Amino acid sequence: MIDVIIVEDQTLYRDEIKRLINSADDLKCTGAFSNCQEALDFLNDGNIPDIILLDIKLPGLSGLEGISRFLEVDENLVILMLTIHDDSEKIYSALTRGAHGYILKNTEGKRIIESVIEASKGGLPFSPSVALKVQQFFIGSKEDEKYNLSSREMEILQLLSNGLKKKAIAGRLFISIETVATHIKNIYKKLHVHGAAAATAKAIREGLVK
Amino acid sequence: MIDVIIVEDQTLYRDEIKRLINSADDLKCTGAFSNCQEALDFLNDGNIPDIILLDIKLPGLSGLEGISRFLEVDENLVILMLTIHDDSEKIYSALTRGAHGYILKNTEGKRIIESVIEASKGGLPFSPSVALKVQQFFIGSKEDEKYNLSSREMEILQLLSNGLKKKAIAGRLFISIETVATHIKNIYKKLHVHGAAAATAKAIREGLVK
DNA sequence: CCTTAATTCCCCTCTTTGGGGGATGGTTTG
DNA sequence: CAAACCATCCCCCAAAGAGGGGAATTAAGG
Repeated sequence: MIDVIIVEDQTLYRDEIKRLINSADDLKCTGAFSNCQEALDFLNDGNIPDIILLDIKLPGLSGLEGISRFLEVDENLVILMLTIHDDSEKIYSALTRGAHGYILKNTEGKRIIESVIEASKGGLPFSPSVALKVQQFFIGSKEDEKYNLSSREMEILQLLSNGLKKKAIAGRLFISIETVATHIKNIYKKLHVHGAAAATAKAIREGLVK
Repeated sequence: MIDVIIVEDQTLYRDEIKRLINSADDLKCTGAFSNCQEALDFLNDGNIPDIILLDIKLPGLSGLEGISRFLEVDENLVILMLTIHDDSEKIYSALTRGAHGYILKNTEGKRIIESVIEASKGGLPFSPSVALKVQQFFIGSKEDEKYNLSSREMEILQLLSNGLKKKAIAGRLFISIETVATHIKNIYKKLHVHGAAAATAKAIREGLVK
């Protein structure tokens, strides 16, 4: 049984997809949300599905940004885009952020179910018109993730990753604890994390600090 | 100018050493404590000296345990043991924990000052009777740091190192947040850290988690 | 010159954490 | 069998954290 959650702002279509998912033998819809934040809260409470069906045009966080956030919660999540946008930029952004497939809303129900199963098995399902555009990307890609931290932020991230608390960092750098708090807030925003442990993990694993 | 702090429980001898340190041109005593905990608090408030003069027989945390704790605060600290104990076990323990020298209390003042300076420059000063015993250690050493975490604790440490908070961990493992809190408390004790960030850093850097 | 980015500091509030107890079963092991 | 360890859950409470706001200064760049 594959647990599926849906993030789609249009109520009618969301309910339709929910019914479709639950109508399949191997699929179960364990959550349906109208925006990414609600879905993120759901995940952060420990509810981890097998796959996320994700729209792009959403109130608040866009689906593209959502991909990054969801994968930060659990890097093993499978995210399948389900949207009407078939322009190259969005497809490119979704895939480089880690989506496991990209199907359009005009896809027939049977094929949507197949795609969900395919994606959850490690496949990479695309709608035909999307597949064409995907091929072009296989001629030159690359990225540079740096998060754009300032030098002071890097310095504080280093100390934070040594396990120092705000007070100790402030003492070490001869600045106010308020300033440290501000820097840390900005660091969390840039790294898209919520907490010193998460920032530390990301910083060390990605070599941002020694 | 080399900043020195002293951890020594005997008031008279502590004051004597303090005077001795301050009498030297290049040395300044920026703190003198009767036990390790007070010194640790001092360090954790951001006051990092260049060198720590440390006794072994102390109320509360022993000087040997203190070495580990001090180096956890700052791995670059230089710790020079100043004690009456010259038995091989204590010497061995001090050095394997990371002390940068081991001198006895019967050492004359001039030699103590020289040892402090020597240690702060990267040397490894020993009293003669200690030096003899040190040589024996150069025939076979090694250690296994495992912290002796239970499997459940390892599991929780892994999640903690992914940046999950207690609530999320509890949800993921289907146990109470209170239980998670207890495990985390025990993990911190075993790793000798105080906080999720510090535990995460230690766990990742030492390969306890993936 | 104006705008932006960086650094610094302060206020507020709510949630989370850390550390201290203690308690109950279950398992292992000497 | 007693002792030790483990995993589970509970209470309390002070401290710290996270996230929101605003604001001043300085440096850098278009």
